[in-house]
Amino acid sequence: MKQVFKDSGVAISEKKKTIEGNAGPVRDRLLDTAERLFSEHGFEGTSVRDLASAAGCNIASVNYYFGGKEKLYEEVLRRHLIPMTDIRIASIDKVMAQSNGKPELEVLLRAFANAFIEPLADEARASRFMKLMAREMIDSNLPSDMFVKDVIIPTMTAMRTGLVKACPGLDESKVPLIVHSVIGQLVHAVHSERMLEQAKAADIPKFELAKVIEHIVKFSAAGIRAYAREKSE
Amino acid sequence: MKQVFKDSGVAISEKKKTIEGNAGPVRDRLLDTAERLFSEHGFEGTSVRDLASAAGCNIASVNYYFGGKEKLYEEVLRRHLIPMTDIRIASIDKVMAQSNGKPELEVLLRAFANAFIEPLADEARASRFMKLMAREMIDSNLPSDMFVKDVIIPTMTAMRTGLVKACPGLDESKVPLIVHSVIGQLVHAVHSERMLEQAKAADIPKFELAKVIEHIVKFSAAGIRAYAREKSE
DNA sequence: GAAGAATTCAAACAAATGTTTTAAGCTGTC
DNA sequence: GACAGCTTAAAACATTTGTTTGAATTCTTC
Repeated sequence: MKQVFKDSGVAISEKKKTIEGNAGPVRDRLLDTAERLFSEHGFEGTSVRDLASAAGCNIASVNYYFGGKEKLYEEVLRRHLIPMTDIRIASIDKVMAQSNGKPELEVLLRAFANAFIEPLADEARASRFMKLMAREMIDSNLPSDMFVKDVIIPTMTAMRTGLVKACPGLDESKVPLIVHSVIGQLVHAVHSERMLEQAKAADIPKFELAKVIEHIVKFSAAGIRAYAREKSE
Repeated sequence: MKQVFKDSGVAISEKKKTIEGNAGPVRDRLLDTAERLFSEHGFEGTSVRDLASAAGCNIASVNYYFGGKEKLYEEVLRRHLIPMTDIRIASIDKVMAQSNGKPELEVLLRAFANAFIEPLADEARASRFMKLMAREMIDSNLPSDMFVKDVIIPTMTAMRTGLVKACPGLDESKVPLIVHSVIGQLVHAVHSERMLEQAKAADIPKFELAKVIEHIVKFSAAGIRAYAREKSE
């Protein structure tokens, strides 16, 4: 028999007052705490007891609400992954619509770069969830290929079709490589910022995110045009 | 009193015949096994018992030879990290020397790209160690900042000085950003190859490493020249 | 306010963790 | 062959792990 676990039910009842500090119902507190601890110490590095005590609830709550540590982890990712991907794709679609399907290359790149990083912009939650994503890229604690299927592929395809329309003179076989280059720069930007901040590396300058994005736009646009020129000659 | 643990001693005694299969002395077998298991399941995901049974030795050996699981992990990384970094830097220096300190941009980039990926070229060991490095970037199990100090910074500085000489008309304040872009592409190339292979993603084409490198060289060279042009105007 | 459901709690579970201990085995030297 | 030193071995160590249990408590509903 399949057991069903409780959702927060906040939309239905809404009777629980949010007690400041440990706000909200236990289920939500657990989700927030899990997002923080999982991203800080990884899945295996976070114990159910850590979670419970940080969320200010009993150990059994994890199993009561989610049916286990693993299911909780899935829930944490599911809560953000899909919305995040949707934002990125929507942002591309918007640019496409505003430019009658033929946007200027820089505009498209800028929109994508912003959409890629923006969901991670609000400092606190940002680096936490990015850490989680980075972990997930390395060894998935997720069932099957949810991460690749629901995040990577949709994002890449949206960017791919966008690029083809922005640069009609582009060899389509090269587009996937180009998308990889852009995404690689973006991922690395977020990564290295995090990595270099924890080790206070005096030798390596710190960048403002806005300047990094403008650089990536300019750098990538030039790289792409190199291909477009070549084709049109 | 500080305890000293045994090294392999293979250079001194060389008396133990390598028993095929589990070849070499226990200490070396443990190092190899640890490299594999740590990269596959992470530090916390690998138990001392896993290590011992995979290496075909007793549980106590880990403590006997290395003084603990943590020390073994350090040793595994130390064994490859520094040599790897040296190869990369040497490769850049070589190009600089061969071109009297003013290499063609594409040549420099190609040398760097190859040196970056080549140590990871021999399939088996490659992805294993790259996985380890990726893990290390996310949460360091290493003491202090060994990774950033011994790997990241030296590599970046070498590339930085190389770039400045290859492109005299380059705004030096932009060089760090450019280096980030190149490294970001390279890291992502290795990453995504691994990630997408485990999830058999039919939608995303697989690339030959050689072609990826040539793409990154071309793409980046164009991006860099965009800056160089701007300055010289 | 009482019945019944939903939630919280402390305690206990078996299994797995890294490390230590103590004894046995091995190797080379005299 | 006996001694010494290094290496391996099995067992036990104390913790910690995720999960389950069953009773206590709180909340909801009538």
